[in-house]
Amino acid sequence: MADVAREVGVTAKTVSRVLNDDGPVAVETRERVMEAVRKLGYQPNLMARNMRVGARDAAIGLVIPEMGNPFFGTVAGGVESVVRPRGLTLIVGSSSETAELERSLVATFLARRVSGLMIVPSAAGDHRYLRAERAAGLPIVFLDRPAVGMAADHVVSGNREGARQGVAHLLAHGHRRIGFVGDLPAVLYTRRERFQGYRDALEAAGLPFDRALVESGHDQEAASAAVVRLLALPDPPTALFAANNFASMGAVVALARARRRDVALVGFDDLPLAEVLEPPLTVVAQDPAAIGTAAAELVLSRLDGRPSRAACREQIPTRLIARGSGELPPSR
Amino acid sequence: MADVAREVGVTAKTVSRVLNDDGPVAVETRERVMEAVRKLGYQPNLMARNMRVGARDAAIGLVIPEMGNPFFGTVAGGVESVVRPRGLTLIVGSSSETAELERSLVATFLARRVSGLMIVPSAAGDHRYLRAERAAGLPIVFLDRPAVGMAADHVVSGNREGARQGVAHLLAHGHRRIGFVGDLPAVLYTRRERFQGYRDALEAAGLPFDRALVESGHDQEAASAAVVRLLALPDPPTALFAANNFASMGAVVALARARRRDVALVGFDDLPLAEVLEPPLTVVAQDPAAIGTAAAELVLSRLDGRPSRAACREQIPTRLIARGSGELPPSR
DNA sequence: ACAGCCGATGTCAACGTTGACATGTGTCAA
DNA sequence: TTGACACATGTCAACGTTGACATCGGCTGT
Repeated sequence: MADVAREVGVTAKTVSRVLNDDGPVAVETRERVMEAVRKLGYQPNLMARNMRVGARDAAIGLVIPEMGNPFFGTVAGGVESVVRPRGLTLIVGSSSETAELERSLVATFLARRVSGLMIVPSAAGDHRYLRAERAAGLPIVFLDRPAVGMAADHVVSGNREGARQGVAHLLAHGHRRIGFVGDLPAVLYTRRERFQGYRDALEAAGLPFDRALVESGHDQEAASAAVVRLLALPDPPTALFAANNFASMGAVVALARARRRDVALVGFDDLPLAEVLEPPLTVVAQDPAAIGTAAAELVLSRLDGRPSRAACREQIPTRLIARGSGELPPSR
Repeated sequence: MADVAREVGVTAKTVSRVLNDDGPVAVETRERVMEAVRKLGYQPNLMARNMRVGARDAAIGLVIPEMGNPFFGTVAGGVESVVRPRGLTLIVGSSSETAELERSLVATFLARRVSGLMIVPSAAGDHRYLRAERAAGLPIVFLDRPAVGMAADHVVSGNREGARQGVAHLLAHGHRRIGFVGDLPAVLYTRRERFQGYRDALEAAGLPFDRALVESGHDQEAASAAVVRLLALPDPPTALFAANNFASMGAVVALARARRRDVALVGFDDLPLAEVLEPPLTVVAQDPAAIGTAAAELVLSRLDGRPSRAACREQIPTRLIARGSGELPPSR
């Protein structure tokens, strides 16, 4: 900047004024500055600017479990689409679903003095350590799952209601024994909610809950094995509800391997090839981009000074997409 | 920092020394400083540090076309896994495959004084504007596609050889008329390379090239339509080579809709549910994570002062995964 | 006993930018 | 003619850190 100023024969401050459209500058001076900027290829140093101006970085920190997962990738895309037009940069890190990495990422972001924090919390974490930051006015929003140990803004899917609808869909097609295949029970929020939705649907239909019909597995293989166990029961289910996309894929694989075209299936979360499967997969689709945009807008509204101390929760509705696999009649 | 110093009764500089393990500090002082840091919840300001120390931000800027696309998401994950252990933060933006957004993202990153730039270039771009930065020593690496108008480091898949292998696989199973379904021809690098591989394979087998067997479409629907056109030819292909994952999905859908179980298919790029399809999809798999890690290591090596002016190119090999769809015999 | 050195800390300035305030020049109304 | 005011620009300090160099007391070796 000093170089540009020298070139034109003015002070750095004048250059600054030109570049920020701040204060009155003579038209001629402005033009000469602009030309010098071009000539010297000068680019203002955002770091220095951020430091001087706000002590806050014009950036939003986002923690997701995994970048390769299209669900979270799409969430991130939603966030970016809202945040960029506001001149904010997106800083991303993946936690591999571990509380430790998540915390270290958050520490890095805080050290950078980001303007907002968006976190897809990992299951095992405890977020009390963020209370001070939140109290200090830093916008913090949790995505896909709520924070643990702290009341904070969060945006989640309508997991319970979505699952209820999916299971109700199977019930409507005559099924009475419906298996549930989910992630490991432990503490995972989404699994808990969806399981509740499953029970809601059964209860609304006046059906008993049978613990034997509930199986779990953390990845596709484990989910496959879980499905095999369910089908081997003395009184096996005629339909399955898969509570996440790994479970869906596992179920699809297991059914295909066993050549069981007679078992109905509804999966939670849409899959790219769902419509090409045999039979096409009926799903309860989430809207990951909407989760991202809603959360980002929440951050921006906090940034714009919505003061409300109260934590707010936003639910993004799911959508049932009937394609065939959920419409099979019970086989017995 | 000043607060911490006051609390302990030392100078800011001493606090700085403790925090950076820099210079000798009495054990007792160190402990008192640490305690004050904890007590006051002090966190060093990375922006200020970066500015003072290097005038470079300890961050890497990454431009990808789309975050929701698992291919690029996985690439980003690979980058992060290499870059984070080195204490570098990842800043990401998506270009939606437009040169304009790409350029504006790059401008933002440059303004932040990132330590390195990684770009998946969009098709229409021209990267000459980056020559000055590169000459000034900023590590710049292009991913998945080379830069346009500038010699620069890049890491790409073995597109041509991979496509050749995929098509050779079909030839080995007796096919003589093999359709090619790719993205729009225009300028897209990967499409061009894969098309060359297709022709390489034909030529090696002594087969004539038939322009009528080449069709294009930019998304899944268009690719489906392209396949329909191919199958409606007077002398239709008995096998198809789909040059990217949209084309693969489109082909799968088209074949399923037409109930054509007799057409062999090899796709470029693996798909999550490939093995569940009927028949399971044979693919030429890329290794997106490896592209990301290789590119990141290239950036780091440049950062560590590998001076070489020469641009270097790295190819990540592909892998043929035979699953069934590519092993169907010709139907006539 | 004294030079020399090491360990512990302090002082000052600088990184690149902008906010607060000051200065100087010309214009216009009274 | 003069005071007021708008405009164009300059000066200085500060944001939070750390590099370069200075200071000071005590320990070592001869």
